[in-house]
Amino acid sequence: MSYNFKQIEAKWQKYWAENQTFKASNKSDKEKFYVLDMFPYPSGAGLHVGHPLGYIASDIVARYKRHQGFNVLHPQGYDSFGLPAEQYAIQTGQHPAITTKTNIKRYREQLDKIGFSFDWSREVRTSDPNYYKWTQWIFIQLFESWYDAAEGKAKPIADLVELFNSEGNSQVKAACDEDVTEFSAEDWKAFSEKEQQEILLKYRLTYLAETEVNWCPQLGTVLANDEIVNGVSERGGYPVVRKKMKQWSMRISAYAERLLQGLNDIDWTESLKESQRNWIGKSVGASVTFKVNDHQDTIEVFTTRPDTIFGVTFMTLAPEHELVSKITTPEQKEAVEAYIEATAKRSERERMADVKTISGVFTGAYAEHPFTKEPVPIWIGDYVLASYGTGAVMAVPCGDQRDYDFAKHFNIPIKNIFKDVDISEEAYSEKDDTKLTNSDFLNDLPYKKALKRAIFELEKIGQGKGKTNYRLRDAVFSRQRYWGEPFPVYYVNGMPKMIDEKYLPLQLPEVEKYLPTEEGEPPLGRADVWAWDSEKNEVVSNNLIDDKTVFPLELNTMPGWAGSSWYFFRYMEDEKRDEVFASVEAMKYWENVDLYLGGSEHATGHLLYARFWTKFLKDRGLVPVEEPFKKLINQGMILGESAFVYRIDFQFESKNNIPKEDILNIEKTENFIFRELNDPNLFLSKTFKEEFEKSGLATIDAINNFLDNKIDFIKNELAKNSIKIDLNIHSNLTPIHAAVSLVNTSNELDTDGFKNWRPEFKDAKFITNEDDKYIVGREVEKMSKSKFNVVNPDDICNEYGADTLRMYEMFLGPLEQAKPWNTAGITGVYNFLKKLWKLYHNGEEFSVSEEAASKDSLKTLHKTIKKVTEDIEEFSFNTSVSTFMICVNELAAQKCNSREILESLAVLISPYAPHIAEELWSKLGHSESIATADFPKFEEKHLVESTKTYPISFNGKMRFTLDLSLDLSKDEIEKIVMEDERTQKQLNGREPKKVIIVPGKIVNIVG
RNA sequence: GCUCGGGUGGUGGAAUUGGUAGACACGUUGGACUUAAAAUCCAAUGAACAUUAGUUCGUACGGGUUCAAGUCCCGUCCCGAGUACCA
Repeated sequence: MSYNFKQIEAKWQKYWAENQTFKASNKSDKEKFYVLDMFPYPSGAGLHVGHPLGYIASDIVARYKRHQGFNVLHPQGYDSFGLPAEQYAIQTGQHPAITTKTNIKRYREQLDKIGFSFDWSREVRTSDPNYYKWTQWIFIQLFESWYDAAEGKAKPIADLVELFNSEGNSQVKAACDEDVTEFSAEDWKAFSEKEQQEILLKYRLTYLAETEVNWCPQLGTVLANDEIVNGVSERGGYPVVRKKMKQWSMRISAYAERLLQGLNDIDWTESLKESQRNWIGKSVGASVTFKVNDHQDTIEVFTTRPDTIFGVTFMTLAPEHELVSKITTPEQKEAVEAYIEATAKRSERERMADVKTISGVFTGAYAEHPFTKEPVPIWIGDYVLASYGTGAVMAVPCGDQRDYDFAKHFNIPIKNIFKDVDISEEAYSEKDDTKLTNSDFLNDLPYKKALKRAIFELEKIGQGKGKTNYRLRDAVFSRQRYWGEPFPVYYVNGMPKMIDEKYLPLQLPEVEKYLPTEEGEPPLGRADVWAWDSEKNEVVSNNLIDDKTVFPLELNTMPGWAGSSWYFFRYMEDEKRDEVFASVEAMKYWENVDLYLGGSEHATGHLLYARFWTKFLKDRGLVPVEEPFKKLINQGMILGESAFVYRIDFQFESKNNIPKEDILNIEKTENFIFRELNDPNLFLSKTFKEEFEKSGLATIDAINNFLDNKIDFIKNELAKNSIKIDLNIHSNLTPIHAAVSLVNTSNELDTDGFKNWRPEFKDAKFITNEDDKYIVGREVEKMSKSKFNVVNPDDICNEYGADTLRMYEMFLGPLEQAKPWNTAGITGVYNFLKKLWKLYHNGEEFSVSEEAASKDSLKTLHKTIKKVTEDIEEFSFNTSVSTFMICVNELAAQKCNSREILESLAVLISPYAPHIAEELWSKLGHSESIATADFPKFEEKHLVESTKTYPISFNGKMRFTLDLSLDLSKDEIEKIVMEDERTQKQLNGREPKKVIIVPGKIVNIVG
């Protein structure tokens, strides 16, 4: 009986589903293990072979842990709110819920084919009202909380109200908006209800505020900082502009320090922690207040180098700084306004691309140095960013290169405050023991002491204090989209009110179109039934808003990361209870995720927000853990190998001064360029491409002919008008993607297939190689539909089976490394599984022997147990696959078919290739699934050796090997080695200077 | 620029504390079986010279430490990822 993977895989997939083999129990005496994948967004394109990589790795761990006797929670679900379904809805009118459902069905089919051991009974979908009910509920908890900075935790807002009632806000240390003013208990009580609510909003952990947001006009929505890459939107790559809008925000900045410190307690890769540390961007220094001469105003700056305060020779404000217009003198007004206008015009992108150019304008105003009282000119410059710190810097040109460059450029004096340091060429920014000079009370102090002293003196005169600054900004939480969680919020007199949690979920309303309204309101503005009756506690028609009890509902929806910030807690709940987001017992049992797998692209988005929400929920006593993910691994991306054909485009250029109308396709009147662009008739193959690029046109006859013809043609056309012409030729290769399915493993293109596939090229001429083959160009790119390089896991499953797919994906290389998909090597793994199958069969018959295994076979087995166990613990899955291959090769050579060995081997391999393992297990006579069979125990005794094959080296170079007993002493070894004739031959009569012997390792003879 | 990874055959990749570089596979070549092909099996496969033993060179490059370096140290170059006028 041969290895029929199709039948085997279908059989066991059905068995697992029917027997709920992988359903996790919340009541178990076993130790728990929670292994989780980042849940996918179910896109319309379906899964490609890159998606399952992480799922396969986590599935191996999950299955391995079950064999080890753990109670394993290994769930899966869908992050099913999001843009693509909405874009599709805009184009086609199909409700995103339908698109999403269809896509999920397809995902599930694809996932099921790969044989994952997911507990599907716990599936979540973020777009399911029963799920987003709790997303809304958590939002309400955030709204009803404030952050007590003194205690470092979130508390109910009612506690804050109590504090305000008894003592006002002057003693309250809280994370809040910067513009809160002080008030006493009496003031508080005198405020109107609305005034009180406005103040409380500045303290809530989610708040509504007029903030500068990233607006993406093409997407019609705001974006969070982590949704912008290189100044353009992550999705679509559209430009983003800064805009002031009233939006919901999350006060994540309150948690900056805890998010930073928490990194020390979790087992994540250093690079990932580093990304989060950068994103949080803690810097310790001081805030310093400068008085503005002839004004009441002060300028606050943040600096990490208060010790260099005596080196300040000017200040720079961001062009957007609010004081600029106030303090600019009439003489400078024109120049300043022109500069502001010029910088505003430049996009983020341009500003980022152009770091070198130094620009700025003097405002005409001066500030007063806090100690010397000397006037300090105030400039504006775009190297100071409005969004970081206070948007203003004290410039110390001798100690900061940017200040230095700015000062040089505008001839501002540079004062040297570093003793015996030459600053004629560049600033001195080292933080070392260099002593200060020209610095009054800081003279002769090194960096560390000067830092402390400077802060002390600033505090004494009330013009500064030690301060820690974070780059992490509060996260904008509103999106002007349809397909997201509705906010459980309605507005009374413009003030937000929460819907009572009893009436959740607040379900998405129906709209007739998924676009913003004509007035520019979000899509929910189109809903007719989208008002809240605060008496009946239900959604009612907008027409009733004139009623006293009916109010408008929030029109924004929540961002994609809302639902993904807590889903790992929902999986813990086995009964999907309606009255809790997850039960206390369930959360106490499962605690947090032991192993989390996903892409590194979530380093500063999802992973930061999920940690933030978890910490908040912990503060409010709603979850028992401080960190959601104990260990995290990023699987590398599997890239596609795109195939390219190269279209040749030519430009013919003439130096003659010929009237335009005489020539075809003329683009310029001075030097004429004839364009023969987009000629669909000529493609250059890859083998020619390299030559072509190297030596130009002349080397290839085919191209020469082509060119000659073209030139003749043009000359003839012109000759008709009696014009003579000199032609120059420019050529250009345009790469065009070819579908990878049209290319074989030798990179040969099916040219007829290509012509059928892209009818616009149906007349294409291919310049082929000597064998009349067209060789495509290859390039490694991200897998995507638009690049025609997607490889579908279903196809691999059909051709080779899921077990082969699983093992091959692991075999490709280290999990965390990015690697291109190349189907070429898959036969190696497929052959391996066939060999494995053969071990258990004699011809067509299943056949194992009941006799005791040979010593060699036991050694092979236990070697394998040891290595595979270590590999799984270290997530080194690729080397495990090699180990299995070696094992099977050895057992086959030994002609081993002993039950004792083959039973253990089936269990060993079952995490990797579960279908074949189950089949062999049942053939071995077991009626239960292999899933919880005990993992074989490694026994050292089988590996104990009496001899060692010693490498005998001369001057470090191995020349031959020698089998020697391990019992021998150093002297005995030396004697045997020196007597060996090969040693004598190597020495060629010389006396060895030294003989190094490391028993059990090596012999090295130094001659 | 900064931070973190990385650089090993034709290819993907192995190599515990420094101790036989290239495991395992793919590919290639030759052979067996076959009318033939596919499948399967066997052998060879880092490079060069010699092809009988063998010799020399080889882990980006240049130095160093060591009996011994892919591995440790110093310097240089290149590639990838993240981040960026962060005061």
